[in-house]
Amino acid sequence: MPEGHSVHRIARQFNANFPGKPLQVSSPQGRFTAGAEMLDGDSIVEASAVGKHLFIEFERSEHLHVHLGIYGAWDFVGEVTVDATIASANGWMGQTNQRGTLLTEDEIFDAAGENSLTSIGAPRKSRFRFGEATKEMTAEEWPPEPVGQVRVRLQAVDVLADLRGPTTCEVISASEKLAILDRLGPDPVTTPYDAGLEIFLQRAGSKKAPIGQLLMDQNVIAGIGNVYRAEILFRLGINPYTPGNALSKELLTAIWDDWVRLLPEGIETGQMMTMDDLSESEWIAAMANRDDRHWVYHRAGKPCRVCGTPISLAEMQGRKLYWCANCQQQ
DNA sequence: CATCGATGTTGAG
DNA sequence: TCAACCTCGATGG
Repeated sequence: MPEGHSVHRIARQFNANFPGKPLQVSSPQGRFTAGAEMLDGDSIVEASAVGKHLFIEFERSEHLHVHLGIYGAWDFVGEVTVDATIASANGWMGQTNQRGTLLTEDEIFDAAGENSLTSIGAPRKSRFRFGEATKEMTAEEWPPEPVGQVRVRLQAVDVLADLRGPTTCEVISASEKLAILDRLGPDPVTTPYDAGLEIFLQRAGSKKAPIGQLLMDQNVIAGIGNVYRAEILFRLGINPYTPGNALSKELLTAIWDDWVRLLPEGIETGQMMTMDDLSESEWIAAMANRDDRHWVYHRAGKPCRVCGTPISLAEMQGRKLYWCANCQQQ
């Protein structure tokens, strides 16, 4: 589920808490034993994200390449940095204290209590309780037993990360990493604006495939998934079935511009909040319910928020496609 | 309890 | 086009 913003958040979390620390690397599940042995004892130089791909560079110059697919998620446990972005991803965003200001980091720690805090990826609860991992861990409590199917555990002295459910988890070389980056379309966070726009215009504007399909093609533009696809097209009034080569340069540029805007917002907030200028009641509803954060995604049959027309639903390339047939006619 | 479906991608047919 | 991959929350009995 993780679209591009989640993967950038994971890279950020690794960079905040892991680089330079010697790691015990294991595969509790047993399906990544050989790879774990290659990395065991090494330490992380830096993590990076491009599109939905995560790369973790190790001192011995090997790279752990992870793609979460549709189920994957990382759990971070231990001395985990909790900044506003992490807190927001776990539902604390928008909550205020008695002074009416956003919760401070300490208040989030306290408020978290028994709630999960640091699972990033597929929308599911963390397998660990925040308190037990951060408050004066004893030798018996650390490290916590893996819960569920953990493909790989990266464990430092004071923090660990568990990966479950990835579609890809492999050790690759620098050149193999470059080959992946080479074919990926532009990611607004890692590609300069002008260069990214040029590649997108060329790859999307030259194809007769419907734009709804092109936005899901990671070689055309990187990091967009089913939610952002539906939402961006609605925001710009574009029909998902319009061929890429039938769209004006201005509209294609508007798509790139919208992704340039939405991706950093998603990274900062941890949420795919694709509606703007919400009233207070709309904001509260959106924080409580995913479906209230979107214009059309997951709203088949419900009235369009703009014109009231029932939202359409169809299959495109085996994925659910949502759009408003009235608002999206470009 | 069983079954379904999901913010994804690959490869077989 | 479709099954397979892989995990687990939601849904329905």
